[in-house]
Amino acid sequence: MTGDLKAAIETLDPERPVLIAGPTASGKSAFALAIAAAQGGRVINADALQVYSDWSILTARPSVEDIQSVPHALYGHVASDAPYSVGDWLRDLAPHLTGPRPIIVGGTGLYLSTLTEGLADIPATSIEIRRTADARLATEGPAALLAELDPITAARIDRQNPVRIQRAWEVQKTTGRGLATWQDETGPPLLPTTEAHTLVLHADRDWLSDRIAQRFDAMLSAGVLDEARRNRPGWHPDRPSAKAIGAAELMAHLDGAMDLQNLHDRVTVLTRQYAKRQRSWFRARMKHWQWLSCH
RNA sequence: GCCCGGGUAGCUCAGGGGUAGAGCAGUGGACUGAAAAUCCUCGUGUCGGUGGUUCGAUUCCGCCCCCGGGCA
Repeated sequence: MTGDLKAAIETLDPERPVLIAGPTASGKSAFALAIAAAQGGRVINADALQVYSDWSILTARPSVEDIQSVPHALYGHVASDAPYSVGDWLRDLAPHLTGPRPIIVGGTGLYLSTLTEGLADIPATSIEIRRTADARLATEGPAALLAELDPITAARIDRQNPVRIQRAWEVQKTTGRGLATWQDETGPPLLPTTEAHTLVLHADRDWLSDRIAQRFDAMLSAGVLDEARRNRPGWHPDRPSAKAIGAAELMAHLDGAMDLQNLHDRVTVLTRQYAKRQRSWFRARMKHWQWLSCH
């Protein structure tokens, strides 16, 4: 860990919650662990894929030793085929805000932003409505669903993004009110930034690329291929946990459809692209957080 | 040594007498319940080198260099 990061730990109030954002492979987990070891607290996961039980190595979850040395929460606690969303995460997280000092760490910008900015209290949409939307999207295309949205919502969302349209449509069908209306009534956040240390790890692009490649090598040594073999029975790309970067590629490799070199290249490319999206989110939404160089 | 192909963007390649274009990679961005998801934007590079033909060559011709394959 860099001097920058070590020095930052000493400036933290041990009573205050800590939020840590940062691109994948930037060393967030180790940083969170160091804070907890030095000052106490419980490390809480803010990563959308590390919540699932099946991909531990692939999603770079903290090791068993780490979890034994310091309290951790919300890692691998969700079944691989269970739907999970930001709302679920906030509900799972809430009880931990009153326990030992939380050190919330993860790369999912949406999760951290809703924690500090709030999330509209929209009733859950059903699996049936999702299926209906999927079917209509496939047969009629996004324009058909878009046409059924209220004008305010339609103007607010990205109309070129089918997933955005589908979400708005599902909310409208389920609740009878427009998504925009719900969003306008968003309540206060669970944890405003003024009540926490908000930290963003910042990495040089090329440095991070190297780290990403090295980390995948480390995953191979740690046995991701075995992990993939264990997950192969019942594997399906539509499973929520199947979105872990590299999962589909590992399965292709086990099927003999992708050699090891290709697997490595493909997974590191996908991971770099993900890191870029994360940077975009952090730059836009976390510009007032404290930025720390992690190398 | 000879005969065929090739040498064009970081990579794979298309094109063709009026200084060039796709995919991938990369970049910047959006994103309030799928978010490791999803979506949008951005393409100048000695067209291998060098002579020649031409008003004009990356494109045609000669020579040279390099990479494949074949024959010796």
